[in-house]
Amino acid sequence: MPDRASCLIDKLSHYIHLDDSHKQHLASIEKSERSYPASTEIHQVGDLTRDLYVVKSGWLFSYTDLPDGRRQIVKIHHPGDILGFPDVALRHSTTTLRTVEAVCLCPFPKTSLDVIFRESPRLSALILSIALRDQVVFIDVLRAMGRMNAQERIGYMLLDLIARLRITNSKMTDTIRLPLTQGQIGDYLGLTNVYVSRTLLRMEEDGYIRRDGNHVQILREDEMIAATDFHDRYADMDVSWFPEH
Amino acid sequence: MPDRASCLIDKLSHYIHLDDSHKQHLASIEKSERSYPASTEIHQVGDLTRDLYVVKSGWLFSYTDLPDGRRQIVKIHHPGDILGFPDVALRHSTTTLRTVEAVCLCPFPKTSLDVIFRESPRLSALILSIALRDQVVFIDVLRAMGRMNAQERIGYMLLDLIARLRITNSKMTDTIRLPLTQGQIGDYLGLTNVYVSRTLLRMEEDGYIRRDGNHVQILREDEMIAATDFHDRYADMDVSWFPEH
DNA sequence: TCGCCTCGTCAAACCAGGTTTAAGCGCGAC
DNA sequence: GTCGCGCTTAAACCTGGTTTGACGAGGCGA
Repeated sequence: MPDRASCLIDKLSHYIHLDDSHKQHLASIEKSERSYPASTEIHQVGDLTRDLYVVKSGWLFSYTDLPDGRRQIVKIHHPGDILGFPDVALRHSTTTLRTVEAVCLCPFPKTSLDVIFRESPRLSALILSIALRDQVVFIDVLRAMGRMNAQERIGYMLLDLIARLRITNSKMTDTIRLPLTQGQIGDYLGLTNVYVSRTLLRMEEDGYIRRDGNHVQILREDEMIAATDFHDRYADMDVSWFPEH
Repeated sequence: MPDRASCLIDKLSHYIHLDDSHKQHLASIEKSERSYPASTEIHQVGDLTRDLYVVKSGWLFSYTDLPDGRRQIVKIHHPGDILGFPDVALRHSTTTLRTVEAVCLCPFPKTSLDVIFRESPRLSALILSIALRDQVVFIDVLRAMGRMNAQERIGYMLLDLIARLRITNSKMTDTIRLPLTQGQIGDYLGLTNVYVSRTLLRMEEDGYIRRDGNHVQILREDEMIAATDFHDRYADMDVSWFPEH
């Protein structure tokens, strides 16, 4: 069975070796892929969520609004990410999912987790580990929001993005394409569009970054890592305790 | 086998029915309980974590510091909570764990998750669900930190605490014991001790709360729920998709 | 092709929520 | 008794938010 048949296999085989029976299970639960245009909401807060998705291409984000319109972007999703996990436990979605640009998703039904849990302890452990690692990342973001100033937050965000993009794209260097508006960056970091603009200008003046349209180049990465006490949570996952099969 | 033999059984049987084989597994992995005095660090950032804990009594919290000393309290732990999950995926602890008051913990080794995953898909699914529900709670906190002002954050924190205490203690009314200093509340909510003091006074003047030593009574709960768009994530967990055994 | 509209970015003036620092007070521990 | 800790209060300060408006680029219809 060829690996490229399935987004899920692609994603999960990054972490552990999958034998043929694993691959058969995973391939069988995946529906056919779906495409969505830019700036589209795929599901809303409160929707009944039946499917999880693996991102095949494009950027998306999840957000929640307060009743008065204040918005918090909760997570930015890239190719390879699995979407919808936080809602598995809760029946109704707690966030709205929105595309940044045209995207392609591979859906699979939430109920098929049941199959995975029955058939493969090893895959189950991997799924738990991915969820727990995401939780650690949320804790890092929380610290940034609670205790960092605007420049540190933006630095942290850039470092996090580049670390994540390096997982799947090993030829990533120090330049990333950032297809978010400054308003969206602000909604992610708890700032306003105006202040994001001002801070980015300031960082460019001070030689931390260089910008060219959508693209941001990180010039003093080591310094930014030190200033934000950044830790790459994506590089090392502890798979040593996983069951055999 | 009596339920009270194990903290873990107590905790997990809140969510699903456990048959005798489940209980035997769980009871077998639990070590003997340990006590710690108030204001003690149980483990530090970077420690190798071999054990998870169930809290039997007392309050604790997990925190991380920035290099310059700014502190972020990440999570407040109560009796019934399982500690250490976020570190399962990562080998080294990402937070420091500190007692607020004298506590009693029931440790069990991280490696015994392996056994659970091999033996019981149903328990595995429950553990995943608990982890994912925690993730949703982190997202709620994130939104509070990113987009709420001081009074809303404190209101949110009180509502969250009371909702969590109501899980295990159904006779909870509208008054909670809050054994945290105002500095710790600030470290949790991204504020300073001074501003926490001022805001609590203000909330008392305005009739939102009443205070008496450690105890806080919530007077206008419905209003606070509306103002913070609070959702109780603890009351309803979706266990419908769990495997049979 | 022109002109119009929208959206994103940037600027400037003004404002406010939260911080910093410091001092006084009450209370429990030693 | 006094030492230390936590809470309160006050004053100066500042980071970051709000508002408004200008400018430029891209998309689109006439």
